Amino acid sequence: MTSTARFAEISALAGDPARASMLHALMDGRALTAGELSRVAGVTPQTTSGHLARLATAGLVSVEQQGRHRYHRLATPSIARMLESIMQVAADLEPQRRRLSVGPRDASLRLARTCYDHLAGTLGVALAEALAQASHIELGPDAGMVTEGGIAFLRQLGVAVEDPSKSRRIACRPCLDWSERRAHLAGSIGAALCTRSFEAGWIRRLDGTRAVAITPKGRQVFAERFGAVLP
Amino acid sequence: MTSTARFAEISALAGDPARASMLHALMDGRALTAGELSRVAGVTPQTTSGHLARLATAGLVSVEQQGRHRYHRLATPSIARMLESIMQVAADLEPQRRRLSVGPRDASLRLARTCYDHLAGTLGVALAEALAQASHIELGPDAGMVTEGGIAFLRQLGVAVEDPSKSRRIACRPCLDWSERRAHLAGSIGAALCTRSFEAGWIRRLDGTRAVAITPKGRQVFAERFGAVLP
DNA sequence: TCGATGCTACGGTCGCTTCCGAAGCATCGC
DNA sequence: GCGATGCTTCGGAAGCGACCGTAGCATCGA
Repeated sequence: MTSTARFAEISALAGDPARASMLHALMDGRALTAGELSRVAGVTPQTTSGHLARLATAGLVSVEQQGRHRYHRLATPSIARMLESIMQVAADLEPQRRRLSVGPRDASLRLARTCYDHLAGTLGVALAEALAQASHIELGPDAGMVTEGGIAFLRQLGVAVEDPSKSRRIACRPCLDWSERRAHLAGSIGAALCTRSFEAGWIRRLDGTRAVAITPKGRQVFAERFGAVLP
Repeated sequence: MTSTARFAEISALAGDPARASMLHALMDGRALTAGELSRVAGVTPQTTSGHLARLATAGLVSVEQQGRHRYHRLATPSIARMLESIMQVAADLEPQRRRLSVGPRDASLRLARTCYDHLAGTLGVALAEALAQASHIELGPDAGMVTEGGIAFLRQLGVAVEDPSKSRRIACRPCLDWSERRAHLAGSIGAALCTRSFEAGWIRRLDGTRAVAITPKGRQVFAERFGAVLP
């Protein structure tokens, strides 16, 4: 199979509304059952089954059986990145109409949520900007970098920053997704910060959605240690 | 229209083999006529016309009329980046079979070519590695950064590096496309280097393809000034 | 002015894929 | 063991989209 044909195949898999909904739901990095994906996509279980089989065969999602449930997740980080970049284009091309009206149902999603392996939403943006403000990271249009001081700072807070060799220091990148038009922190640093935030109880998952809640303790840490201004 | 629906729409546009071929051809950043794209895609002009109309309506390509020709190009850099990321996934998921056998027809393409606005192929990789070797840039898995010395070095060679404010210094990122599995230089620095290379006559376009030829002068500059080892 | 070229608009055919109902298989709880 | 739950397979219906032939419009060169 030629390179272009595989390209078209991948795109076509993401190009069906039902499958797009499923991939979208998997963007938070968790593993979801076929039934859950069936509900988010709004199609019957048997239709969902077919879609998931195609996604799995192509290698876009990986499946893990647990009892009578089958858990599906995005197979690789590069797939999450691809979905991100498509969402970026979709946002760019979106006519300006009603950029603001996102129902109250989505308020918690806008405040804080996971984006594959890192934090997004108002919280994600506020943290990225606070870190940049304090010169702990440097953010550019295409990439970002952790400074020496930033590494020390993050480690002090228990964030598992990898070995800060030259190449590893450059390990964050901006990531735009649908609700925010400003960069938040992805890459290995973003993932480590997200992991640490769950572990330390700064944030916690909300009832099986992408949204996360900021705990009182987290709010305090984010404000006092990071200097992040949250509404 | 909901966010997911637009996502699916964009993906579906890239998911047709004929349109995928056209987008693939446009990845070098040049503007191509409907007829050229028709030949690339292997469909009749009237079919091509329909596809291009859809791509233009969606905003993926922009059209410019010149006499009886209509020139099409990718509308925004973010679209090129999206196509890149899809190609990346396609490469990741590709079974290992025949990773090496790319016909002699493609030898010049593999040596050096444009990738939207920057250089790819063996040349692109060699330049990126030489710059990293000399500490002019620092490359990480997700991002890259130009050093102070790198800015001076590039400016001395006539590369139009933007104002090196904090945020602007972070302006290159690795980009993998189909033939090389190693990073080459994208982002504004990559684009500026590519522009300068054409301007200074280090490289020149080959008969209307993505491939570029390295001139004797270019070969000398790349070797002596950049320290890039070329076959 | 006239033919050639580049592109687009329209209409009809054909093939693919999405979808669901019905049925079947494994697993869990009792 | 027995019903309930979660998921898959099979089959058929319906709809959409890609494709080309024909025709038409604008532009270029002579």
